[in-house]
Amino acid sequence: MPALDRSLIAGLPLFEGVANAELDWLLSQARSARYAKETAIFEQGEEAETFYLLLDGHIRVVRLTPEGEQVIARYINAGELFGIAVAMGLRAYPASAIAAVDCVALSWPNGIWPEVTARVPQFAAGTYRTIGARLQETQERVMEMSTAQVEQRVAHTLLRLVQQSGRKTQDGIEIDFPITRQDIAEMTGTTLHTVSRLLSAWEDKGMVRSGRQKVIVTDAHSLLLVAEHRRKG
Amino acid sequence: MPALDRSLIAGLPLFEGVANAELDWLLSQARSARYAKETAIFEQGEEAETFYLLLDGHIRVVRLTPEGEQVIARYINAGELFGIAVAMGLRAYPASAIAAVDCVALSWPNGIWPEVTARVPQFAAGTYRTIGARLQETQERVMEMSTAQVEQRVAHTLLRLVQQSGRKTQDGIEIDFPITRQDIAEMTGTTLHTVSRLLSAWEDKGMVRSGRQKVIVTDAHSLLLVAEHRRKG
DNA sequence: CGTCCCGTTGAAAGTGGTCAAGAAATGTGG
DNA sequence: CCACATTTCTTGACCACTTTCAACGGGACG
Repeated sequence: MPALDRSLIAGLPLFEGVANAELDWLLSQARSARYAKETAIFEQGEEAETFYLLLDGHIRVVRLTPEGEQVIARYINAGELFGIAVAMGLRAYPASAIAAVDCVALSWPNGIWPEVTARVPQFAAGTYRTIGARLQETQERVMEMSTAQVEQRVAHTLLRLVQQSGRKTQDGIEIDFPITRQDIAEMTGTTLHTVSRLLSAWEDKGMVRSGRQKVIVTDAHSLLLVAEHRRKG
Repeated sequence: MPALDRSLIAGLPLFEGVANAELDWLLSQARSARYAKETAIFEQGEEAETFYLLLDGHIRVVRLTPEGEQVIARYINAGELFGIAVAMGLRAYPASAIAAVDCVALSWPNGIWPEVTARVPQFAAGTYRTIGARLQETQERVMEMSTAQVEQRVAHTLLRLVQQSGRKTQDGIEIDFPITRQDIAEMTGTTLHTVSRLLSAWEDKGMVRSGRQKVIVTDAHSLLLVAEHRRKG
């Protein structure tokens, strides 16, 4: 395997302020791998031995309830860390990571984490910032589920998805990976039926265009009104 | 102000493996203060300048939505950290901390955090574990709100409260701080009316005893059946 | 070209919220 | 110490929002 090139990760916010020598050291310890669409990179409950950085693709982080129902915790985009159980002091992965499309990721053995924190403290700090940011996001989700109706939650979720993982098209902004009504339901705590009805209604009003595993937001402004306000749509 | 005694914090899981010299150093940098019941220790949005360790009492961590609705993020018990924005790379507190009863807490200026991580890495690691644990708890709450009915959520929440902050009484286990129906509603994403109805129903069945700002779980086993199963209560 | 997966839509049912009113407990000031 | 104000809690009635149930349509893929 040829050495990994520094350009893969330099430039990422996570590595801001990290000297080339440390970047090279990190890369020398990393393994690069490809994961086919819809395959699991790791599974919930599995002993955590590795942490990952997504270089390309999109990953769905999924948790299973004791009753067997799925909830999508988040989507991971290129440039983001995932599987960082080691930084949270966890022995096992608390969720499964599924490639939403073909993906490429770097991985490091958890065993080098102490050395990483010592040698590349900026990277460690970035990791902790990532965890902090995810805690904030998750708290916001709790607040939203506590106080907002389904319609607002779905609207908000779509807006976040296009903002974080959107791709400009001629019609509007498209979510950059295949996503089903069921997926959106598992992100918002509702059913695929309700999501389908909402998307149909919004499509009639020209706010979205959607199809099989595809959503394009064509009028983000109106959608934001639905997300924030009560009724307007 | 007399020096703080090591016995205040030795023994806490957070300080496991920390040598006496470092404990003393931490204490030498700490300030101790008392907070009267129902006063704010810090407010959401305020610039974070300090992190805290609760020595005695109970703290309610509250977030306000843009629309002005309150959600209780968690309760902090004696021995736990709070206000640790600095460890998450946040400039402002993401929530308010309100003393649920008279409280005593240590506090440190955020400025010494880099030195803390260097001098007392076990403590830093414990802090990151705390953040990781809170992320896990919050994720579980999202899952519960996505998949469970109000009745199960309230039952589960009560069980967690008595487990984490319970005090044995002759009748059962009592939540160790004043808590209203409204508080429980803000923890579970429902209304005080629904909580009141549930508590009344459970009281009729002998599973709880409750009164003004007071809840005692008298039959945790039955309550667990309600929390897990569908219908049984 | 058949099967599977994904999406759509109607109708019925039900959970939990909203509205309304009042009761009980606690605190306060005279 | 008592009257009054405030906060907390209770309960009934109604109904809106979502889910559940059911059935079908259509595109993708082997």
